[in-house]
Amino acid sequence: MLSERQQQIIVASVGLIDEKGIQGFTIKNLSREIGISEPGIYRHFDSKVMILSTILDTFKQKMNGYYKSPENNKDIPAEEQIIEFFTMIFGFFTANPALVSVIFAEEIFQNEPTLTSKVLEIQETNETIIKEMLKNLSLNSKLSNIEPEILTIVLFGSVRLLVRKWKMSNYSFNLMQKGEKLIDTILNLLR
Amino acid sequence: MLSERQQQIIVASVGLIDEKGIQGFTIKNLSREIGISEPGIYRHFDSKVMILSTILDTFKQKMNGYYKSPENNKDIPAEEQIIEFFTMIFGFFTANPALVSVIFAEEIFQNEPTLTSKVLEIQETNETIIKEMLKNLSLNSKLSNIEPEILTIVLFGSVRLLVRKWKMSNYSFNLMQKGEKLIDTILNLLR
Amino acid sequence: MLSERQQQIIVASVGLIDEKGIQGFTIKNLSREIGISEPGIYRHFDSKVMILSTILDTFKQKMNGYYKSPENNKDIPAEEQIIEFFTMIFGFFTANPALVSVIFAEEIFQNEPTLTSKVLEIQETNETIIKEMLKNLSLNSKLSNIEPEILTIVLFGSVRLLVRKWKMSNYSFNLMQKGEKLIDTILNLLR
Amino acid sequence: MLSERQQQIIVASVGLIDEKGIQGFTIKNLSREIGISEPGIYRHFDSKVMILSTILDTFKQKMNGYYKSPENNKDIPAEEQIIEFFTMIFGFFTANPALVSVIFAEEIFQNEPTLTSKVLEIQETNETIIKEMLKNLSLNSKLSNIEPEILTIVLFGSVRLLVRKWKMSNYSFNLMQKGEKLIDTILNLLR
DNA sequence: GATGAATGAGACTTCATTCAT
DNA sequence: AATGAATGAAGTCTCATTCAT
Repeated sequence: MLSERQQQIIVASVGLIDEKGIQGFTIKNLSREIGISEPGIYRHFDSKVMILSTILDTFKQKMNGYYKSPENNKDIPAEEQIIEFFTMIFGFFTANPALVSVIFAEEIFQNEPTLTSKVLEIQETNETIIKEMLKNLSLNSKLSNIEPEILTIVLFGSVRLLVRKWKMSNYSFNLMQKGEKLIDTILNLLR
Repeated sequence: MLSERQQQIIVASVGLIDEKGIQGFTIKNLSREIGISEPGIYRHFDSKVMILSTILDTFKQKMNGYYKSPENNKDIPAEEQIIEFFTMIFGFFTANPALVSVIFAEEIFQNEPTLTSKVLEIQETNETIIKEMLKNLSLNSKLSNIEPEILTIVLFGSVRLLVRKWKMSNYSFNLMQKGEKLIDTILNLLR
Repeated sequence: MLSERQQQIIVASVGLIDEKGIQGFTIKNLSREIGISEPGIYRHFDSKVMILSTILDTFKQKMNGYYKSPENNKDIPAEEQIIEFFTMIFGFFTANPALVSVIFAEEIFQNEPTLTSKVLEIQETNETIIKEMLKNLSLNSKLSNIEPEILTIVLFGSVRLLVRKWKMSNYSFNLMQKGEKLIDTILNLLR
Repeated sequence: MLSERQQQIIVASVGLIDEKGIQGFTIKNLSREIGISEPGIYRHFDSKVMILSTILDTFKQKMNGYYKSPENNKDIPAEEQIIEFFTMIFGFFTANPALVSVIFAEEIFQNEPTLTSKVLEIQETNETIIKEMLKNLSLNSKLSNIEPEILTIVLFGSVRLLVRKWKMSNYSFNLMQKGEKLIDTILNLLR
């Protein structure tokens, strides 16, 4: 469990990364943001890497909170499951816009194997979920020829790019709306 | 024109970014790589930013070298144009794998408006090219309902993700092949 | 308020400038003098410019401490006021010989508008004070023909040169004595 | 004798010091100004110090060119001699404004004993000349009580300050006129 | 829980100068 | 006479972290 201070540090860290990029995420900036001294940070986290690691954990946890476990969804048609899944994703980013920067800036984690593996794990979880759903999509003539792996890339790739554009445009459009349209379009092509 | 040393510096810089990320791209590392002193670098480039800027210019130039100007392609069907364009892209990255990191790590440039605008320019050029081609795609019933903007996101998004996966897997698969399959699949869906 | 360390840094900085000139006033020399590491300095001052700025402020403050506010002096004859003012100046430099270098080396501040304006401000304050006193000097036939501006230049110019000579001679004479004689001489000429 | 290139270097150096201060007087700036490479400078001067030294020599020489040797002036009354001497000085600076910065920025020379002594030599020469003239001033009751040394400080000090103000005001007034007025005023006081 | 003080390592960059050509 | 390339020393400053209090 995270203490209140720890949560505060996590939130401030994410905000900092979002606003100023990796290079702006320094202990000095962080302590300034929070209003405590630099050594004060180290009361609550052993190191900068631990903060990053915790951010990733928090992200994973939050994600889990946002989507119902697949087991409960067995009866729902695959297509609806997919829509629901991505609605969840778009909803999540709309609610936590600052996290976009963190999740997509994989560069941050490059030099820390601990972190790299955590990022990969999250991505793989998501991809597995989608791949499973895609398999369940009632197969028409087109789909039967297509590898689910490629389909996964199409789905995630376009979603990633859309979210990135959303952020780069300073959140100037409604991500949920445009996201729904994107998923609809792709599903439509698959029919 | 770049002198031999300048080219060497560019190549080493790109390699450094590819290998160790932005944070590893320091003048010290660079000079060590090249085998001259740190101030020696400054004989050939005014600043670190200038090195980055030159990398971007080189990238743009190389890209231009790889694809024929659109005017020559007027007679070719749009679908083939699209295939050719992305074949060029995949060919380019296959030939210059280290550049993947540079181009996708937009973060590097965050704080330098000069660089940011250069990156954006390159991206916009590419998107404009594709959007034009997509408009020319002989429209069937499906396509007529789809905004070219969304289609562009689908194309570029999945291409980006594929290339990224290729790099993260340590170039463990044939990008040209898998890329062709990806584009084929998408075009097939559009038919 | 300045902490003890800050005061120590200020004193050491002034001493460094006095001893080795601007070019000798480096963070490295300063930290060596004080006995802490270079980054240690930055705990106490944000930048080198801030150190210089603080020196100037301290100077101004000390000056203010040395001379009574003009309001209290209204009844005293102008001639005595002038003598008192310069006695204060000579006393100040005698007590703080190292500051001579700082105050006269306007060059130090050349590139920092913040500092330049502070120096100018100090000088103008002093000149205004003296100009006011000169106006109050009971006018004899000679004085009435003379512009106070020129008189100010004569007074300050000779004082500056005397102080500079005092420093360049390694403080080999008594500045207060010779200074008094100088002012006496000038006032005598004006009678 | 100075070669043409050497003269060019001297002129550019003085200009540089005048414009950007000591800190702006770098070999790089100098070579850029002249339009040759940095090592090119070293063909013509052994070191930066040698350039400075030559500037001082040139200054001395030019000064000598400007004023007739005192021997020729024996018959002229002292007062006129003094006026003539300072007219020469003001004329010299009006003709070579950039030299003001060099001559008054004694700081430049601080760390090079060779240079320090040259500056002192020039100053002493001038002061000796004036002191001699002052002695010859037909002594009235006032003057007889005044040490020529103090008088010298008054004269040179105010002249220096006037010239400095002239430079700092961006040469916004006529130095010859105001200078003449200054000297007149002082001489008048002495009568 | 928190902080003031400090630091080793390292960031980018400039400087006067040298050397081979 | 000139230059391209290079460098050791030094410049200011930032970073993550530690330690005594």
